[in-house]
Amino acid sequence: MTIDLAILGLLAECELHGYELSKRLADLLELGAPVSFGSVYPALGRLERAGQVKAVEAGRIRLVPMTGSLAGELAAARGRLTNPGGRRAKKVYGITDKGEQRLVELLLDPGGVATAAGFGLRLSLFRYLSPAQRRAVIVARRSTLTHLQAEADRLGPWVDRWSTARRAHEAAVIAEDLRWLDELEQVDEHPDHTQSTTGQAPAEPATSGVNE
Amino acid sequence: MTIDLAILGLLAECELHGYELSKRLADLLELGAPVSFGSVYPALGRLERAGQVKAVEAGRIRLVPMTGSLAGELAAARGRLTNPGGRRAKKVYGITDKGEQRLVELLLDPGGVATAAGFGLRLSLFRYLSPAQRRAVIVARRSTLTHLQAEADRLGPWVDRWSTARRAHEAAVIAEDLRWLDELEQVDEHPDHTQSTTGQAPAEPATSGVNE
DNA sequence: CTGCCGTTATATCGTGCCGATACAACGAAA
DNA sequence: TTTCGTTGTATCGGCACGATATAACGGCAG
Repeated sequence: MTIDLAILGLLAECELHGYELSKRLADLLELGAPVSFGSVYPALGRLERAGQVKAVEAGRIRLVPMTGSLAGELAAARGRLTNPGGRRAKKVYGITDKGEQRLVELLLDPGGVATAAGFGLRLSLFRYLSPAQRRAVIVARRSTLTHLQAEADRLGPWVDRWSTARRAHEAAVIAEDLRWLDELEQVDEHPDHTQSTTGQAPAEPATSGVNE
Repeated sequence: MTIDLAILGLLAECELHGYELSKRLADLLELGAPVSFGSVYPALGRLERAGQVKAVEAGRIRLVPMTGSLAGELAAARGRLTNPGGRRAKKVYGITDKGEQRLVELLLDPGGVATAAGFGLRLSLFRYLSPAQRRAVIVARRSTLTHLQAEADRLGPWVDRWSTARRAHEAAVIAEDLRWLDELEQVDEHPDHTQSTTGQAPAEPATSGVNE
């Protein structure tokens, strides 16, 4: 259901069609994980059937097919849905009231923060939550990490040097994530300095301002 | 195919049956991610058909069914495979020569280190690789992380404080992972101190760690 | 103008993962 | 002796994902 949340989050901002949606999903979801159309379109259909998104416009612009009526008729003969006398239907989706309700529901789902990607996605959509709800999400994530820490300690002695190194690194990452959560909570309480705190800047003057 | 690799890695050490296998898989794969039987048994069947694992023993111990012959016959009538006059077959699997070949193949697959979990799994199985092969895996992982870093920089300016915080943290984690890879390479070249280097021990009171 | 290519755009199919669940045997407590 | 918890094997439905087909469009080179 993580793709449902991402789609609803994007549509809550503005109306989009499937292709643009999948491009933005790749940025909103995990880095370096391209989103498959085989996930997006079925998800859109599912959400539409559930009444959480609706097709808002089927932009049929423009004139006769440029290849002449022949191609259009051929396509129609094959049972394809060419828009006769116009461009291929570009279905634009928008969110419904029920969809906005589901969005908040998914954002607050405690099981969603089990993974780093799940928490990151929710963090990117924090603007749709109240301060109290944001705090609840952070608390749930901290609970997950603490539980993970305990489980890591429970693990028996490890066979070789590399397994040991792996466990140690995992523990360090968890500890660092917990520290970061504390920072996030403070940022939310004192929204003064917008930039300097969370995560040290990876390099020189270019900082996290990306480029502009 | 990541579950194939984990199964082969466990069977390379000793022979196991499905249930014990799935318990150990949970420790070998990502923390806090229980392994579904719906993944393990189909995977075992697939690997067996491919000749990479083989059923090595079908321990049929003990006596008549405790509920009497009635239950046994009922089960047989339903097409169930109750071992008539004995305990339910406990299939013990072992790895084959072809399986060991596939194990190394999967360990060296460059696409496998795309995720942290994929690299962690391979790191835990480093003992099945030569030093040169281990270095190749580390190099592949570094390439992945560097590419990810570039992609993170490419990303446009972000809408709000939380998206910015998320990106900054992701960048910091990537940078830390790259530093860790350097450590791992040095550990492999100078296998002197087995413990002290990678990731601090969580017991020490100097909790700062990580950032230095 | 025409053919070709790259991009935008929607959709489907097969494979395989995963959570839930059923089936089954056994030990031990209640 | 009934009931529970653990060990143990297996299947089902839903769905995520990579590959692929179809289609329209813009641009550009010949």
